[in-house]
Order: sequence, then C-alpha cells, then structure tokens
Amino acid sequence: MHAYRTHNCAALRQSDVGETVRLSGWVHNKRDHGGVLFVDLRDHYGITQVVADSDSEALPLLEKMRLESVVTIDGVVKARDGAAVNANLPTGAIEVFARSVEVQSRAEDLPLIVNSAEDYPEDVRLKYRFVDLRRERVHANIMLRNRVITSLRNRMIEQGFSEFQTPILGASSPEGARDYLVPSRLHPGRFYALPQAPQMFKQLLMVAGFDRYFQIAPCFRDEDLRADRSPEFYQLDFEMSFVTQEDVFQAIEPVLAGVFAEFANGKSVTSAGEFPRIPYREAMLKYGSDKPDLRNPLIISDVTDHFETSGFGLFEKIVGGGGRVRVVPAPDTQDKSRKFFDDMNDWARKEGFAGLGYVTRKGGEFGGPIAKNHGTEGMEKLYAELGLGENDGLFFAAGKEKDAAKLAGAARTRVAEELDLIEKGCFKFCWIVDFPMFEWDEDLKKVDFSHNPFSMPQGEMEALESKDPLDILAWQYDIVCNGYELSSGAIRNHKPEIMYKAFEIAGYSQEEVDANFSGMIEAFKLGAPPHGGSAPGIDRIVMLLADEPNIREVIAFPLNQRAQDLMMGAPSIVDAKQLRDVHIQLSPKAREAVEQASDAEATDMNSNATARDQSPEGDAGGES
RNA sequence: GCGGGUGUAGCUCAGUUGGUUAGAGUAUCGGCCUGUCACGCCGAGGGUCGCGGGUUCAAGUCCCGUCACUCGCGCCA
Repeated sequence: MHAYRTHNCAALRQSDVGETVRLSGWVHNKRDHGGVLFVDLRDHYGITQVVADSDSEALPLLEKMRLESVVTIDGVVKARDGAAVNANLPTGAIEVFARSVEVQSRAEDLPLIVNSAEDYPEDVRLKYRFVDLRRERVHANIMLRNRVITSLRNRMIEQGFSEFQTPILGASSPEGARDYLVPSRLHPGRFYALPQAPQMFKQLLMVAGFDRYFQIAPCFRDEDLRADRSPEFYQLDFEMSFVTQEDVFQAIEPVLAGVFAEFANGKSVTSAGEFPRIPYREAMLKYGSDKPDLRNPLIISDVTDHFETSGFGLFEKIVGGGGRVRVVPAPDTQDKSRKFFDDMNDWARKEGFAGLGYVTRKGGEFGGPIAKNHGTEGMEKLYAELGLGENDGLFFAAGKEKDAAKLAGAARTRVAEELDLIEKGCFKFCWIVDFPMFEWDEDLKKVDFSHNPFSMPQGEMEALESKDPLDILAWQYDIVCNGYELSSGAIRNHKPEIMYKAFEIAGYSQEEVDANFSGMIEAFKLGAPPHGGSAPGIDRIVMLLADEPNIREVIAFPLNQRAQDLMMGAPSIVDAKQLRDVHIQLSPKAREAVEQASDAEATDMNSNATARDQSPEGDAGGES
C-alpha cells in the first residue's frame, strides 16, 4: 500500500464500498458525538467524511486532533444510510470508517479558519497566506488562474506563436513607470532594472526573424497600487511581424474571446471578430474614459453649444472660457427624491470635482436650478436633441474639456450603479483605437508623447512633417473588458528616421535618443520587419473570470498595498556586507529608518515582521 | 504626496447622551452526547479597546497627534 494514500479525498464513491483504503489530508472539520466522531478530511481534490467510534483505535487520537492537522487514515469504505447521505458532497454517498490514524503534522492555534467563508483582514490573510490558500475561494481562484494560463498558452500556440523567455535583469529605461532597480556587484555604481514589460526584447525577436512571439511574462513596476494593480504581474506578451493593426486584432480576438468563453461560467462574451472599435476621442466623449464599461448603457453627450447664451451664468462663463458642458442621462428618475440628485453633487465634490449639476424631469416638468435659469424652451430643445423622455433626469459636468470628460465619465458609472443599469452576466470587449501620438503637457508647457513613444504614427513620416503634432494619431490600441484595461499594444515604429523625428517633436535630440535607446535603434538600422503586438494582463483576466474585485485574490502570494510581503518580510533589511558587495551606502535617512525598524521589531512582539529580519548577521534565514 | 474608511479577545463583530467588573459568536481547553455534515448542550481561560498626549471626578466613547491596513486621487499601461 502507498505510504500516504490509495485515493484522494474526492475519489471514493458508492462503487468503492467495502474497499480498504488509505487517505491523507487536513482535518477540515470535526463533529464529536462522544461515542462517534466525524472528521471531514480535505485535500486539494475534495472532502471525504471519516468516521470513528469506540470500536476504532483511531477515535482517541482523532478526538484530540486540532483543525488543520495533517493525518493519514487507514480504513474501510462504508455506504451511508439513506438519511445520512450528503448530497452536497461528491463523496457524500460514502464515508471511511477509520481503523487507525497516523499523525503527519499537528496544527497549533489557527490565525484564520479554513472551513469558513468569513472575510479576514488582508494583513492576516497575507501573513498566513499558506493557510489562506487552503480556503475554498482562493484555492479555486489560483486553480482557475492555472487553467486560464494553460488555455492561453495553447491558444497562442494554435495561432502559430512560439514562446520565448526574455531577460529579467535588464537595462533601466527613463520612459514610463518607475523601475525596480537591482544593484550590480561586478559593476560599481551600475544597476539592472526588472522589466516593466519585455518590450525591447520582443521587438528584437521580431528583428531576429522569429515572426510570432509570445510569453507569459512577469512584469514589474514600482508605482503605487490599486485594487486592480500589483507591482509584479503577468502579461500575455506577444508580437508579430509583417502585420497591420487589423492582423493583430484578428490574431488575438479569438484567443481572448475563446478563453473567456471557456471560463465564463455561463456569462456571455463578445464574439471574436465582433469587438467594437472605438476611437479614443469618441470614447472620451461618449464614455468619459479610455476604458469604457460597455455594460453600462448610458452615453454622455456634449451640449456645449446649448449654453453659449443661456440664462445659466455659470455654464455661460465656462463655455465662454473655452470649456465644455457634458451631460449624463439618468433615465426614469421621476420617483427619485431631491436627495438622490443632491447626493450625486456631494459625491462629485468629495471626488475633488467642482460639482455636478442636475436637471430633474418628472412627467415632463423640469426641475432644478439649471432648468430654471436655462428656461423650459431651452430645456425642451436640449431634451429633443438628446432624445430624452419626460421622466429622464440629466446630470451636467462642466469645465475644461479634460475635466468635464472625466467628471462625466465618473458620473456615468455612478449613475448607472445607483440606478442598477449595469448589465449583468456578460463580458463586453472593445478596442480603443486611434490614440493621439502626442499631447500637450500643461506642466512642462511642451508637446510630449501621450503613450508609447515607439508606436508608429498613422501617416508615418509624412504626418510628422506636415500635421499639427496634436492631430497625429498612432497605431496604438487598448483592449478593454467591462471597464478594465486588459492590454495596450501598438504597431511599432521600426524606422529610425521616423523615430528620431517623433522624438524631435517631443523635444528630444538625436543624441538623447541614441543614448537611451541605442540597442533598438541599432537593430532597426540592420533590417527590421514592420511589427506590432500587445500584452493582455493575465491577472486582470483571471480577476474578471473569477468575479473578484481585487487582483490580490487571484495571485498566490501577492504583495500588499505597500508592496510588502508580510509572510517573508520583503523588502527586508540586509546586512552591511551585502551592501558593501553591491557598493551601496545608505543615506542618513534610510539608516535612521533601518535602526528604528530594528528597534521596533526587537521590542514589538506584535510586529508583522518575521524573526528573520532581526538577525543583524543575516545568517539565520533563507535557504542559502 | 493627498483624501475617504477601518482599527475592541487568536479571528469576526457589538458596545447607547462619557458612568458598575468591556460583551456575543467562533476558535482553544475541560465535561456530556452513537449519525453529524455550520452537530448540539454545559463550563473555563483568553483584552495595553492600534499607539502617544489632552479634556474630565470619570474616556473604548470627546479632542489633538501618530501608526497600521484598505479604497480612491496623483502616479502608472
């Protein structure tokens, strides 16, 4: 007989009755009836009820066994009597009568309870993640993640992509997010950077002639976190040669639509080939966002021209100053109280906006200060143009175009949530296309890249030379699903002269470009195919499929919101020798912080830090 | 960096206008119980009310500061 098990904890059925079996697992739950004891034995696969009574030598041992101890049970499979059958359990028709038990590992008092769906504070969950991961929901999430990644990989291979690995220790790039830096021992004063994305390398793979690359790529960004943002995350990174934007869309839509349909659990999914394409400017107007949630039926409209001359002075002033007025409909709000509308305004102010105006309409009757000042005739004209009914309210966002769009976008989401208008049970995809190549940087008073500087401008060199930079669009696109940005991608700029020109428009000299991006520029001078790609975020895909509001729920060992690993104590204090090895000296401020932390950890037994941190010699922990 | 929320037993939470010895559930320990599956019943232990300061005869409760976690903004694809 196998040392630990003949079956897993989900395997046994009616047909196994009478078999002598050996099961191993965790003590999930116990029900002690004095003369008879029930133990729910759990492993990765499921739960089997183990029973022991006074005829079994296992009884006294099992009685004393704490929850989450690991045991091996030898016993016999018995059928359960009719009333005792548990229909909720796949193994519910049988139980294992325990003859003997071997204790593999005794559990002490638990910091959180595995057999409960109770919500625990995240710091407790993350510090004891190995226990947390035993719980049904997170365990299922991590397994879903595994299946999603396997499916993505297979689908990419089916599409003719090959998987490659790219370096983790790379060069720092001044573009984009802050890098995680790694000091170099062999090269004093120099640093590696962890990849924000394998951007350069995947493009170089195209230059190297591999044609279709993909990778389940780890990416790192040293920026502040959000519920849907982790400092380390995985992307389905891919790149293709000799393709147009359309080719990229046709390659990836079946992969995403396919994997979502596979794991959507009954939810509907936008079909491959039917992802709507929404130009960036249209998205900003109609949805007030470049990642619109298309489950939300509300559409924003621009009504600026109605308020050029209006009795409503505030809007007239904003419009006169070049601002815009955007509106979000609030359909069928005839029964909503004044408080509903005032609360929306309070919410907008709390979010840092100037305020959210509103008009009520109940049975055709307009209400609210804007309607009063603007006049019934003006309001009717406005409503007719927008196609609104006699019970539809209207929220107003006014200000500079960017602010008005942003407020309208936030209000669109808020109104739809309040009125419960968001369609359920579906995944709605879209492409956001035609991103502007450049934007006006208000702080630096100059033109700058609005997104990725390595995207090909639409119209290429001719556009750069002849058009207003702010009117130039890029072959750049995002995939959005239910309001989450799943990926961004582009047809790359593979022509050095166009790249120099684009950087010149953004105020960078050829020397600066050469200094920062010499590797790629050199490559493009030695025969580069036109190429493009994208990189859907895997954590976000799993998060959507698992219907989780937080990315950490689908990562086995996530960092907390301050980018710490509460279980292993990262980032940790390192000893002086390690610092010397990599030619690093701490600033006075850093040294002070380290000393304070060491003192605090030495005295504070409630500290989250592990004992390892306290060892000044640094020789106590790890596997080195 | 900024704003919101939270912080009371190992864990989840309650705690009134400031007023007796800070409660419940769960976990743990002890006792009872032969058919439960969130088993049930009886009992016990377990508290620096995040921390520091202040107001007061009296603070979990009010005020100031601070720390931690979290959500959002800034930042970031």
